[in-house]
Amino acid sequence: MSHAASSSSCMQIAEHLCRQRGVRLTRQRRKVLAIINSSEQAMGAYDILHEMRAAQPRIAPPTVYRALEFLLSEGLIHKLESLHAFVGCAHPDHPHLSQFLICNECGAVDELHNDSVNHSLTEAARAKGFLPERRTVEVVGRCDRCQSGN
Amino acid sequence: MSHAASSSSCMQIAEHLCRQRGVRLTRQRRKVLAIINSSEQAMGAYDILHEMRAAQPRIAPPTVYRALEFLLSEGLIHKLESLHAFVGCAHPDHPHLSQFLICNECGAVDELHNDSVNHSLTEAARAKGFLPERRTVEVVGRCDRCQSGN
DNA sequence: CAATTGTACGTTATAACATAACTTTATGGT
DNA sequence: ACCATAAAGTTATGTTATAACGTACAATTG
Repeated sequence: MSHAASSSSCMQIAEHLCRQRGVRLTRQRRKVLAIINSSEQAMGAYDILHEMRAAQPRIAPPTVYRALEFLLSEGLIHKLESLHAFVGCAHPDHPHLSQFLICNECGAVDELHNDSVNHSLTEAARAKGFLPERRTVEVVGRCDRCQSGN
Repeated sequence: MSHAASSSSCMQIAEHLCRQRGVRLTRQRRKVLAIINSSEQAMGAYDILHEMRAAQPRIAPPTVYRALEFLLSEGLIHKLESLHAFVGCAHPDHPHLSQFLICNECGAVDELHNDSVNHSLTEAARAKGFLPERRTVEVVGRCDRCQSGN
């Protein structure tokens, strides 16, 4: 895989954070996280389910969705609304507002943390008296590499 | 309904635009658009389907989804990814990049066109060599009125 | 006007995404 | 060991979306 952080170091960080926070990174949660982190691309819940079943054939959707819910709540993964899919978080150690660049050719997902985007969106909401709770900022298009004739 | 533009004027504008563009605003497309524009809140495809069936009981999902696809492609409606729902476009006469403020109490949707948000997001993508094609910028939270004890 | 072509719509079926509700098992605290 | 709670198993179903194929109808051309 070609992430900045390796899949195994992601897992170590996740283990550490969960211990710190007193929450349980159980077998199924760990497995779901490992599957997501092992992929360069975003994964759908049923893709994950399929991989889980390689080891445990009788796993059902609720098991996966419950694990995803946990991982989302701990900030270990993100959900991409425009793909109905999930990606590992690049900076799980602290909460943050993210933007995503999603390549519709190779499927690569780049997580950004752009202060200018965040600030202008915050201001736009504030100007309307709107109190933000959850943000979805996703740009689908063509990534650098896929434009250069790959 | 409490839109800035009335539902009927939305329809007139849509009729005009489609005539101008040489595309057909057929009965089913017109009906779907009217249903969406008649609602203050975003509507799911199956909500729309349900309303269609009041007049035509045997309408099926593909009819609704095809109409939605057409209306999206003509810029007459927008899709809210975080709700799996659709809203009328505030400015159907010209293409534009929108952001949405979505109240999770009253369901109201406010469509913004904030240059600063657009610009910073464009720049963030460009810095990564990313070529944007489609954007999703949605903020879910509490609207002005719902914060003031309504 | 008849033949042709393309667009829209009908229809059936199913894929894909997600959760409700209830039961059983595992874990941690006393 | 016991209990309380959290997690996972299990079954069923709800919700969103599309594939595939057939029919109707409008626009275009000869």
